[in-house]
Amino acid sequence: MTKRRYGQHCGIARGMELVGERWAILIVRELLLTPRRYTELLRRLPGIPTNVLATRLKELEAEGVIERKVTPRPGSGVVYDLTPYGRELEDILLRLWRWGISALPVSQDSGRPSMDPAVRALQASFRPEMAAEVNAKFEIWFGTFVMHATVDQGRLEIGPGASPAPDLIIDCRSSMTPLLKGDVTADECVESGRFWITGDRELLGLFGDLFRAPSEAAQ
Amino acid sequence: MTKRRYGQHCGIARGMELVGERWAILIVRELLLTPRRYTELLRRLPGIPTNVLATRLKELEAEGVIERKVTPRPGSGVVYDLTPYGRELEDILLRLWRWGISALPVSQDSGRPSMDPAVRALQASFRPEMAAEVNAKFEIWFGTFVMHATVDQGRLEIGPGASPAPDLIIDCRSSMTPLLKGDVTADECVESGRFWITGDRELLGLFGDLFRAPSEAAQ
DNA sequence: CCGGATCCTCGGTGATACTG
DNA sequence: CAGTATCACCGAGGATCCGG
Repeated sequence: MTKRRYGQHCGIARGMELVGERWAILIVRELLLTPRRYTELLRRLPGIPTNVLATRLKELEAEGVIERKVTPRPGSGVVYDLTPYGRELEDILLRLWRWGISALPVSQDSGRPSMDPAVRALQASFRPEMAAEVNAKFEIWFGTFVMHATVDQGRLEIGPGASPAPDLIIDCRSSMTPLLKGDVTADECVESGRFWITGDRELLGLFGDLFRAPSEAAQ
Repeated sequence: MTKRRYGQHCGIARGMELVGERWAILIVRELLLTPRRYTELLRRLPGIPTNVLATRLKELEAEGVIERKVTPRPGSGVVYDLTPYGRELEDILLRLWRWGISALPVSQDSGRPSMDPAVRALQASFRPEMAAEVNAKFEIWFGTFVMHATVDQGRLEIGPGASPAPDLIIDCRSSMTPLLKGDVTADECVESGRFWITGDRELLGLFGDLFRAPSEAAQ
């Protein structure tokens, strides 16, 4: 099994040897939030052939990026998780997310977003430099999904599930992507019916400032 | 020419569609420092087939990552350069460099480093958080190559060529990689003969602090 | 059901030769 | 110098099968 190499003594080339093969980064992406089982990965990566998934998992494990764990729990399952080294990719992936979203076609917003892309989207769009001294609790609804985003002294805590005492609830009747891309303002989202909000409306502008992928890319 | 897609409405997947194909990121890497001609890229990317280079260049151009420019200068050349959008990848590539270098085998240091990897290496290893209030001019020699790194009020200016009035000159008799990886200290590099230095030796420790890829990766 | 392995086809990659 | 043309090969894609 001679892996494809670039033969350059360079960190970038080496990095791409580790996670540059097709589907590899998306597998890492899937493991960013939580460990996953083989069939979960298959389901969450529509289009990946089973043999490619199996091959990538073995390669990533051999390279020390992910770990295969056999859970002793009832039902004896196998889960894949990131190693500490693999988890260091998180920051890179968030930046890649920001970069790539600029080149995303304006979707027809039809595909209702599942939870994880939404969590990642907000996480990647968070701008810490806008959050100094900020304290606010947001709750975001996507149809039947609920997630929370709490900013506490400039730190972001984000994940699925409701917020205990949200200052502002944003009910996304449509995708949040245009807001994150900077194509529209948060106020416009409310005015156009894209968002329905409950709570402290004053925080709406803050939300738009806190979560925004860089727009200089649009040029 | 149907490009390979992932079919996910996700910035990471989209980003990998743009620059995830084989050799694409290394082409971007080559353009990070300066525009390059076709044959320069061929020479600087040993092993890339000419048709693959041609294909990637066309794809990257179509995607808005790079630009093909016909220079009106004598000799009528074609050069490829990053677009502003493509240049936004710089930060991501530097982080990937940091991440990938941890998985680099301890090379036999034989291949004399060309200039650009060295510039990139230092650039990627720079830790701004260590540079507050720092003013220092370094000059680094690699055999016949010379580069400079000037830290001015925490800002780094780095590139090929000598420094006008260096505070410290580091003559690398061997690779700088072990230092950047944190395997050795700057002092040890001098003691072992890996570096020869001229100038203010007091700045040596500072240099080691300023330029160091994160070591928690090693574990 | 889970966690893959196997088989087959197709197209991208790698290597080389060639051209305006 | 800046690519095209040609071709062998192997990895991706897609489906199916299999042991626990």
